[in-house]
Amino acid sequence: MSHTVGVRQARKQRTRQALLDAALGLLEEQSLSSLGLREVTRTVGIAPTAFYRHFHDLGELGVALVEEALGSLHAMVRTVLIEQAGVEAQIESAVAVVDRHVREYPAHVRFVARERHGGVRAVRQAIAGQLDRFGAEVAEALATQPAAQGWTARDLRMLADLFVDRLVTTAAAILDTEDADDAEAARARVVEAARWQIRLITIGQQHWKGEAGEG
Amino acid sequence: MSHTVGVRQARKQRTRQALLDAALGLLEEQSLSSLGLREVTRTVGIAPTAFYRHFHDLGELGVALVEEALGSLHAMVRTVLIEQAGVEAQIESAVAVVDRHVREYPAHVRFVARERHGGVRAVRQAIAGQLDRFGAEVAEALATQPAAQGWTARDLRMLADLFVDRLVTTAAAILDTEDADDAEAARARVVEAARWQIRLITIGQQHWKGEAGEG
DNA sequence: TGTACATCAGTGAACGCGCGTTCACTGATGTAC
DNA sequence: TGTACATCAGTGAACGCGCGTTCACTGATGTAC
Repeated sequence: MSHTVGVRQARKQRTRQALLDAALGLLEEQSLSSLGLREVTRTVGIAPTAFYRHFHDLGELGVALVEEALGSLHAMVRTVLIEQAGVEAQIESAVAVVDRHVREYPAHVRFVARERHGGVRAVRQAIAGQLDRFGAEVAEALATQPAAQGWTARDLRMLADLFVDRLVTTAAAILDTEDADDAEAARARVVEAARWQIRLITIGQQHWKGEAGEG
Repeated sequence: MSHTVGVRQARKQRTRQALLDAALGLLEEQSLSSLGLREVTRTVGIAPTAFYRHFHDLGELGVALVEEALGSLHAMVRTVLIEQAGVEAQIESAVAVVDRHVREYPAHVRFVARERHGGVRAVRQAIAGQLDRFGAEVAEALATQPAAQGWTARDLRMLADLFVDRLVTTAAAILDTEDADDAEAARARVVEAARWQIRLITIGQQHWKGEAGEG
């Protein structure tokens, strides 16, 4: 019997999501460790005490936001590295995916950039964990490609981390263009630089074996 | 007449520095936007109101900390790119300088990593400004090298930013190894990965013209 | 279908606390003569 | 060198305010029979 999940449970989910949304909005202008519980519940329109029905504290809410912000990364690896053929197409696709993602979810991206090294340990660890798994997935995907034949897992991982860091840095840099004079032009410049840089890394990859390879 | 700068002025300087030191210490465990003025003055051992003799607010103190943390970058460019001959030596030297810097000034590095995308606009802008000037200096230094002959200023800048971002990311990653199981081993792995990655970028640089050059 | 009881998301009053900022002050240092 | 006045870094009391957390509660939803 489908049971409609229960009216009560559905309402609880909606309130929980409202708390996450309100917090994410408030975090555009401040960092998690200065966010107030009452600030969040006031924005949602519920009593401060109702917060405790959903989270222990704001750190726990932050960890939930990390999942929401970075959970979609895994699908992206597949889109870029598996569905695209050819290095040029992959670079184009990877940068385009990041560009689009920042446009669609700017608050999530800002949250991750801000809290990656922020003041709440549990949130830092959740982000580090997600990015670590992401790096491992990229390395795994790289391993299936012709250009990586004969590479050690360790070298592939360092290469993957180099790509991942570049994409994360690019996402943060795109956000920073928001208050530039000509925001769209500044954004285009950042995106173009990212493409150039990733292409250069790829050229390094192609010539690695001849110059410094070691197995 | 030397005048000893005046007893009064010297004392004021000492209190100001004590405020900066206390804030930097407290910022190891939290971010600037949640730091309290009274917390800082309590640590120094002065009345809360004395704070206003030195800074308007904590944002202004933060900007002063940025200067303290990143002001030494400019000397580093010279050490690495000008005093060292040969690409291999430069990579070794650059990574070693970052490694040593993180060991000597961990709190400053953490502060910059945390507040680079943190909740205080003035501090974010101060950091962005310093890193921008740093990127420009690295590009300028690169321009004097044989390997960069014929490169456009724009390409050199993108290359320089790639190096700078890698070093900044490495510094932050080194800090994150502090609570690893075997901290020193984890740190060595991060440093080695950074060397490998910079080497790969350098190889990309050397082969750039043949593959994708455009002037 | 109807009834009686259990669950539990959200309420609202109350608490003690530390915050940033104001203000008039003190007393050592600095300066003019 | 000595005196009289100015400067100004640091003081301490006072303020109003919003915070996180506690607690007993309400009333709609869920469940057992």
